[in-house]
Amino acid sequence: MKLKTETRKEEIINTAAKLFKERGYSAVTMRDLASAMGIKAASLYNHIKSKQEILKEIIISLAEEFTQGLELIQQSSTSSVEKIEEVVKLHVSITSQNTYGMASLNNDWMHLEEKRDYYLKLRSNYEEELRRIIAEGVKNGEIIDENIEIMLFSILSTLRSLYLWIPKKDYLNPEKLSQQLSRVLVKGINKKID
Amino acid sequence: MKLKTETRKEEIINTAAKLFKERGYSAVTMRDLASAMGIKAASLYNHIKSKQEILKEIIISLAEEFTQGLELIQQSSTSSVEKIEEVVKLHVSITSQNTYGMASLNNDWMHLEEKRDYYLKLRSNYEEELRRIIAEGVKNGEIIDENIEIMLFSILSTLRSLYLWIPKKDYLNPEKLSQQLSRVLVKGINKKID
DNA sequence: TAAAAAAACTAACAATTGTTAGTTTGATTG
DNA sequence: CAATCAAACTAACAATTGTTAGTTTTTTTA
Repeated sequence: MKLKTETRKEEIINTAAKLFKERGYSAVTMRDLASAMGIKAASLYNHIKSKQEILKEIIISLAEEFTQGLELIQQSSTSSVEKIEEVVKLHVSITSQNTYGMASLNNDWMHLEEKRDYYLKLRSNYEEELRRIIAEGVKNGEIIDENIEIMLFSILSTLRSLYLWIPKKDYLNPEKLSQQLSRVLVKGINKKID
Repeated sequence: MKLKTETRKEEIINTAAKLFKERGYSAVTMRDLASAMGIKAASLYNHIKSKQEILKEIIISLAEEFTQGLELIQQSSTSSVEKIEEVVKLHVSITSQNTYGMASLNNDWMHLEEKRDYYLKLRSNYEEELRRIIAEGVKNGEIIDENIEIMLFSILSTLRSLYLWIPKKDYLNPEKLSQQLSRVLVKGINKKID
């Protein structure tokens, strides 16, 4: 029976994500959202149970996608640098498919109610895993013996901001973008003179 | 006569910036702000003329500080890599002094009304100047011949996220943080084997 | 200490918010 | 064609929003 490309609920969520990216969760009213879909606000409630539920759907599904993706990387990849390159790919891939949702993930998570703590848990676990990968790379000599927190911060900040840049540079496909970004993050930008 | 450490208006703006960082501009009500200052909402209007004015003060002053700072760097510094290191210092310095305001600069600028276009102008000028610095470094062989947009994006994303990390790592003073961050951004993280 | 200025207050407003109840329309199914 | 069900609608609600007017309290000045 169910063989649609997109349910009405998913349409609402996707439209909401777009508006949330532009204005943020709090500044988008149910009337704004309804109007963007060409219907009245009350009609939304035939498909979703609250504004909060929309935010939860957007954020939690993405957060779980990242968690899952990182688990796979942990299992399969060999060297630390390779793992980091896979993490870059993961971010580019997920972000390319849902730039709007990524804005909410980054900026609207504090408006989560019941699921806020769960989100924060996933997030800190993710950071911790990535920290471990970097630390291991330092220990086995693949990665320079620089402040780990700063390396983690630099990489993660860049990856978390991808949602802002990918829409502007869509002439680069995800493959190429991942490769180039990995090079810049890993090797830096300066020409070695030695 | 006027020799106070902080006027009442500045207190309001600083308290607002703190709340805006936690919840975002739209989710902070004038009653929240008043309550955080131990007064009633109406009393705020003896010092400021609107909620919008508070946001404007926070964002525009910071944006102009960055613009001014970059102009100075353009005039004095010599090599491209040195200029980039100065830009890192600039971000670390401004962000260290006002992490709350930096959150609004990054996340609440879209709620500016009259000053929105002015802000966007400053911002795109800033990006363009930084792009020019990188491009020059590539031309004169200081910087690798990699995609300029990606290098710009990577550096700027990291610098713009500083407001999220500095409060958590205040055991690092701005000097040391700038140095270490410059190294990571410029040289990357991997150990060169050649 | 009296006057002036600054900064708080109470009370209220018009507009907007998320959401519910009950009803009508349109498409799908038996 | 009749019945069912999904999805839209109108109307309304109680709460909350930024802001104003007018008044009282507190602090500074002369």
